[in-house]
Amino acid sequence: MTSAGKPPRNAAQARAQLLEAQDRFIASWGRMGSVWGISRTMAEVHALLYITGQPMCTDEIMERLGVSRGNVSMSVRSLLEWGVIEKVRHPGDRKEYFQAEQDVWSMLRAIARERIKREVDPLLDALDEIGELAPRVAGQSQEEVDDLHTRLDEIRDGFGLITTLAHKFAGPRGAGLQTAAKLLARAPVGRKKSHASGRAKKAGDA
Amino acid sequence: MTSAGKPPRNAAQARAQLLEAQDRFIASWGRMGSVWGISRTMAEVHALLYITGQPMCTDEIMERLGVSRGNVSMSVRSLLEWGVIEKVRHPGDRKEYFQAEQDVWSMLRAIARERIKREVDPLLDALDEIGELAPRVAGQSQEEVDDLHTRLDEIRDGFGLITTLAHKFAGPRGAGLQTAAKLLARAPVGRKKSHASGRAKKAGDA
DNA sequence: TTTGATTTTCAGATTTCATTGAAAACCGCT
DNA sequence: AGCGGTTTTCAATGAAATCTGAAAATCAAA
Repeated sequence: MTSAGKPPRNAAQARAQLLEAQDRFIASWGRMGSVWGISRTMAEVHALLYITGQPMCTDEIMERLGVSRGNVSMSVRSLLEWGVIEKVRHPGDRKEYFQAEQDVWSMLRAIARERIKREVDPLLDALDEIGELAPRVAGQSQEEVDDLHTRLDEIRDGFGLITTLAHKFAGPRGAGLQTAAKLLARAPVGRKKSHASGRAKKAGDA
Repeated sequence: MTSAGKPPRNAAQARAQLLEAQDRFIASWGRMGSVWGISRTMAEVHALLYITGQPMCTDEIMERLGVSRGNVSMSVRSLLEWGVIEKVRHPGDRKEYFQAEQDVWSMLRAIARERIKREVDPLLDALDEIGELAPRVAGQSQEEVDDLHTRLDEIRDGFGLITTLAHKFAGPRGAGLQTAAKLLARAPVGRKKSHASGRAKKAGDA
């Protein structure tokens, strides 16, 4: 709230405002990253590349974010693996430049995809293993073992369904989150109640 | 794969298998918790209460998980706030017992709800603020400022749509994730690939 | 109200995770 | 091949989150 809202008097001021707005976006996205179990720097690098839209090299990123070379290198590698940024080469320049995926939905799909891979898939694998650990024994009265299996199955079904859907809509060749969102927004749901005001304005009102 | 698959010879063995299976579930759920930015213990307490289905008191939880009293107290409080466990009182017993929500979908809804609250809502608030920080100036040629706003708006629209849907389907009175999942599963998507029945290994081939 | 079992709190200890920085590896160019 | 400039790696460091344990607060029962 320092110099907010005021129209810029000159080019220098306008530039300062732009940079501050960018920095704030970077900070917010970085904070999100922490909550997500993504390193803050990795999220910040992504935010920087996304919000400026420009290809940047390692040194520019280091300078702008004030982090070490090694940290940038590792963050950039992860982002490449996630598929949310790509390398760009300038002819006659040995540096590597990086540019963010500019389509938001494609970016969100990539993020969702990666999170499912890291969070859900390992759990499902574990559930399969665990199920085999305490076998149901026919005819024997083992209420507790039956309960265990019931609960394991329910969890697995739940997450299994979620994963299937995720792959269907968020996979690399999936129909797209946007499609899914539109389908759902149109879907018939009993109540219609607008969600608790919370924020001023929002574009999401389907 | 230590002693897996073998049918138990006697009651004691069966019990040991049951406990080991439970422990493994608890460990898996706990690991998930870390990835989610939830404390491992909190996730473990929840897993324990869910998988056993039984109301347990602080001392039982401490003993089973091998964690401190304070830690259990704090974890239990968070779980109560999340609405995934509830207090149970036994008449003539001063201890408090805790029991997990047994309906998986209701549980998943609660988790989704809480995560959106912690992860998405703050970002949307920040985006609104940032937008006001570098005002568009009519008539002036400020390509970069325009770009900034375009990108901010796109992100906000994306997350806004997701949030709206989340509230609609995962909210306390929402239609339910299960409903959403069913709608989507049925939805017409160009390619169609039956989701592997038993989920043999991985579903990673969207 | 008193009692004692039970829960909560929180400063400090511990553990976990992110980051640095410098050495090593790499790579395009001549 | 040899020479920088550039990137990658990783042990050491630093920062942050988590956990403990014991003191303080709470509360049902007598």
